[in-house]
Amino acid sequence: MARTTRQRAAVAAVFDQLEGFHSAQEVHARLRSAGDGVGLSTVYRAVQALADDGELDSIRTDSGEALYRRCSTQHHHHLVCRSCGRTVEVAGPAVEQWADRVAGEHGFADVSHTMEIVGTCAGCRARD
Amino acid sequence: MARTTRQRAAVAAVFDQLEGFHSAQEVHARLRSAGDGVGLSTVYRAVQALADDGELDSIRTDSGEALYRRCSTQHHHHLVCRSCGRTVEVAGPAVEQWADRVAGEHGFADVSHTMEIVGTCAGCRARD
DNA sequence: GCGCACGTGAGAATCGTTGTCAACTGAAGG
DNA sequence: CCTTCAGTTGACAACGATTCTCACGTGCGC
Repeated sequence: MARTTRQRAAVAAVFDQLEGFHSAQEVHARLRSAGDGVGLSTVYRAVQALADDGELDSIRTDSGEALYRRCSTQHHHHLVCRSCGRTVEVAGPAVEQWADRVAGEHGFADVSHTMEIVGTCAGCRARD
Repeated sequence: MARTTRQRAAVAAVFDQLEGFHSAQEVHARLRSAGDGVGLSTVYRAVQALADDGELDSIRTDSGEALYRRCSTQHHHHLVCRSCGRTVEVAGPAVEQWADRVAGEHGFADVSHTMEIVGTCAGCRARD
């Protein structure tokens, strides 16, 4: 299992070239316009396989779309505008420590966490 | 606008009775089995209207489903065991403040946030 | 090379959600 | 009370992201 095929290599390559989060649809379109014909189903499978192997990190946008990124980059959280969807990546060492400590106090180990901050950005407030 | 109808009251009532996060589909099913006939579209609209008014908070599950909860009750987070599902509610003033501060620094207002901490609880670790 | 289990891809199916539109109904004003 | 009408409803269609299906293709160990 985990055979190395042209298609999987192509999907993995996209995430090597691109920073940040990208949807399966976007990867598919990108490969298609680059001349590499890779089926949509295959892109989804490849992306999920990579995520299972811990090579990609995934989040969900407000509209329910799944986004993936190469997950080597250090941990951070997302600050999302509820109106325009603009997203800012924020790092929070304090939060990481707090989560670990609180979990430890309750006897939990191998702790990970997710956090999302939602608000209205300056631009959208001005616009109303 | 914002007329008070039987349907909207029914949807709001569900969140008064129930703790935690619930999906629109779940609310719809619950109302239906309770004898209150409310259309699915209406549930979606009511839930979104309530979220817009700041009465409900929303997050997305891993599978892309939208969940809502009454956001008046005092804020807390969940510490979940990835093995047995045991859940502990934890309060974290430090995190609230951090989230507000970081959001403010980026020009965001009306900030809310969700956080979930996942780990393996003492019992499950001992069991393996 | 051979075989075959795993991988592929086009299209159908699914699922949550949103749009459509004719019928309905609060509530403001006679 | 009764009218009026804009906001609301709900059955159903449409939608977009994702997953499933299945006949065909292809790494890779022999």
